[in-house]
Amino acid sequence: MSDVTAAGAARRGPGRPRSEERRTAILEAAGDLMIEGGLKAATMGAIAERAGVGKATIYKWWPSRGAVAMEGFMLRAADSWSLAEGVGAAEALHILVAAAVRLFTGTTAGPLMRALAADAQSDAELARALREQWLTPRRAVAAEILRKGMSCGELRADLDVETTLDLVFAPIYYRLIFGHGALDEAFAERTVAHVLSGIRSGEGRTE
Amino acid sequence: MSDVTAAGAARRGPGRPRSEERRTAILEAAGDLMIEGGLKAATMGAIAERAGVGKATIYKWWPSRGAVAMEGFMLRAADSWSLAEGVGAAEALHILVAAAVRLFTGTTAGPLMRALAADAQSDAELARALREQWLTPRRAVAAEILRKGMSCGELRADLDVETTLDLVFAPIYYRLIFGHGALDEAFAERTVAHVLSGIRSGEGRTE
Amino acid sequence: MSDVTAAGAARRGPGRPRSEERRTAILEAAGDLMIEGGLKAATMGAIAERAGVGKATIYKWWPSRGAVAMEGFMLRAADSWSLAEGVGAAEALHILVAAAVRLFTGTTAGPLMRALAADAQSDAELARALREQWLTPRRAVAAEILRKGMSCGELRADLDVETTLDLVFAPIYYRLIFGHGALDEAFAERTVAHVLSGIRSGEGRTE
Amino acid sequence: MSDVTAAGAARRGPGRPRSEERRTAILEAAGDLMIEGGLKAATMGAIAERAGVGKATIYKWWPSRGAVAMEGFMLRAADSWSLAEGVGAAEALHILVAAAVRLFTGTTAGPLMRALAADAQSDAELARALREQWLTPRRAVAAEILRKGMSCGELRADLDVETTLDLVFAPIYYRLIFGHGALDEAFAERTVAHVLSGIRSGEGRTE
DNA sequence: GTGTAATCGAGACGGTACGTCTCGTCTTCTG
DNA sequence: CAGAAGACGAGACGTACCGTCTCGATTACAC
Repeated sequence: MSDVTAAGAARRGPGRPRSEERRTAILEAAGDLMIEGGLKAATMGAIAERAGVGKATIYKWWPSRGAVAMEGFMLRAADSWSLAEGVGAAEALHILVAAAVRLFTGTTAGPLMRALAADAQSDAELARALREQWLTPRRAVAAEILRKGMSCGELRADLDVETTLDLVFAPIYYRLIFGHGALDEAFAERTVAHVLSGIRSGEGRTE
Repeated sequence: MSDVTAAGAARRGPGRPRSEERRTAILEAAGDLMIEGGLKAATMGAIAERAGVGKATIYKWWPSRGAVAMEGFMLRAADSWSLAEGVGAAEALHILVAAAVRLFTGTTAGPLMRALAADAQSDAELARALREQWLTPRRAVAAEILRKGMSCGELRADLDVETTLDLVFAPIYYRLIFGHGALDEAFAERTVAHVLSGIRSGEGRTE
Repeated sequence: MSDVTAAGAARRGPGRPRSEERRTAILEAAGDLMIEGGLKAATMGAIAERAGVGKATIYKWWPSRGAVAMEGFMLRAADSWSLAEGVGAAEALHILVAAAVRLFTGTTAGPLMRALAADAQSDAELARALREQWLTPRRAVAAEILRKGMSCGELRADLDVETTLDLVFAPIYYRLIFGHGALDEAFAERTVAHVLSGIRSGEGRTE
Repeated sequence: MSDVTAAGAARRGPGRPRSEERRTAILEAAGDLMIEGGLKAATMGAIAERAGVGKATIYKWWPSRGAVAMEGFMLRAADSWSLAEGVGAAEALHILVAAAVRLFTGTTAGPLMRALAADAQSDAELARALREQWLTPRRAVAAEILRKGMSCGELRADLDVETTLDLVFAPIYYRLIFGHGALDEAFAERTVAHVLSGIRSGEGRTE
């Protein structure tokens, strides 16, 4: 069953080639519908109709609604990746979290990610794709920041990187999914600040 | 539509009263089905059949599958509430997180919470209930710990409580939902330790 | 798979009983659609919509469109059965053929039978039902007439009953299906007359 | 929409000419599929694949599946036409019916005719082609026999030719379509015998 | 030869209908 | 008289064919 997202491998040979136009129309239709009417409005039939496309065309290239959302999400999120250069770890983490916040609130990526997280609860293949294609690469970027900060002395040398990555990213998804608090620049700033300095008072940091 | 969960208010008047036996049978059937076959196995029809109950009986007391899951979850989670007395804030937070981890991995509450989070993405009423009946009370308990720690000097006085609550709870749900890492005692310990002490090296904690 | 038509066996027990009202609404909708728009207009979806019924309700009681047409046809044809009493074989055969002609041209049974014959070409189960529930009983009635005629001397004693039944009925279906000639009273009269007397001139009927 | 069958008009001019090889490959594939899997197995896609041909090539030369079946049928039936010379009407009719029986049971023409009859119920154009290209010419041959027999005194002079043609041909299609009895030489013989002599006993043939 | 013009295999595509599934409501009969 | 059994309308699901439409490759005739 391989990939959830249709690998864009350039096929060459006889036959009418896949229309790139259709592909983006479908991904955009899916995103639009999720914003307008929530997850349950984005049925396969509705996406097809909105995109001016037959249902079978969608099923030919994606195995499920989740896979469409996954690729639609990647399309929008593709550019929010670069590792800030020439700044300290603290600043780099802040830039990273702020970028994620902007991605989820300023674009259609927010509803898409909510759909992905929901569908992934009952679609193991999607869950795997979500981890491998989105979470892991993002965490790798942040891990790079952490390791740089540790080696140059800005961050504690005894840091558990995995735990720290959770601390940095978890609050974003926690608020996105449960919606109990705002996702904004101030949130990004406060979260990174607290992660950096901890919440314990005093000087002794022996544990 | 009032509450998502059927308020257990004891109805009084003529006629046969609601059977408590049936109520728990339904909640257990829902939980069992979610564990066995994932979220999508727990259809209303399947729950009814498993519980030996008519579908209409379920709809009479709960408005949706999410509401059943919500009440089933509350049933299992009801006892994991008490605020540890006579210990410091650090220890109390650790106890709290460890209890949550045990709840989600050692009981059927884990799959139930995953179902709740998924359904809440397309059910605003359920999302509200989830926040008001579960998240907020738990955060209140933790906030109480934080405030005590602040007033007795164990925690920094300039703490932003809401941000800190996110740091404490978010990693649990992040791992529960995305499944990229283990949910165990070691995870609980490391997470709380990092939240307490921060990740920045050195003494200066002015910000 | 047993019967094509839903045996109307009276079920007894708990649960809402099947609605007889719906059953006839479906059968009538199917008949109406076939008249108005030909066979291909009577899709399952169209029948359901016209009858104000869910598609699943139709599939619950009939296995295929052909089965619906079969039962719809039987409903309309149910009364055209009685064996004329007190008349000779010649007259009885004429009455029988004329009644069939009227059934196929004067009611909705004509388009239904055309649909049945068409569907039966690719539905062995329907073909069986069509033979057993319609053709065979009708042929039995005619066979009875023939045998009476033979025993009372009105018909030749060396008659091959099966062959004769074909000669009597075949022209009706031949014209119904291929539409190359009118189906009317004159047709019925001429056909029976020719079958009775043959086409050979002269007296000698040795073969 | 002109003809159902692609008129084989020889095009002249530049460009690659139509491949006769492909034409027969398609017609044979259609016939084979109908025999192997019944009517519904002979989808346009399946015919194309079996014939090693693109679907568009079929649609370029035939307007519908029925048209392909029509031409495939004509291909197989083309040779069963000749009017037997030098024999009486009785013998000629018997030869004719026996030839039709052999055509429908000994070759692939049987399933093809069943497909044609079925499709013609919802395709007026095909129904017309079926009558004009197959039924009418065959009936003309038989009518010729009848008229010869009438003029030479072998057959009754007051014969209604159309009615008689129905009596001769109808039983063949009746059995082909409903499948309630064998189509064999004995059937042909008995049918013609009964048509010739009628079923009424005695000498008086007043009507 | 070389160009021109058609046919051809392959297959993507917009549709329509299929037959199945679940939802949430409703009806009837039984304990 | 509460409730299980289950019929029901509604509508999404994923599949199968339909008939149309590109593509690039392959012919054959005309020059």
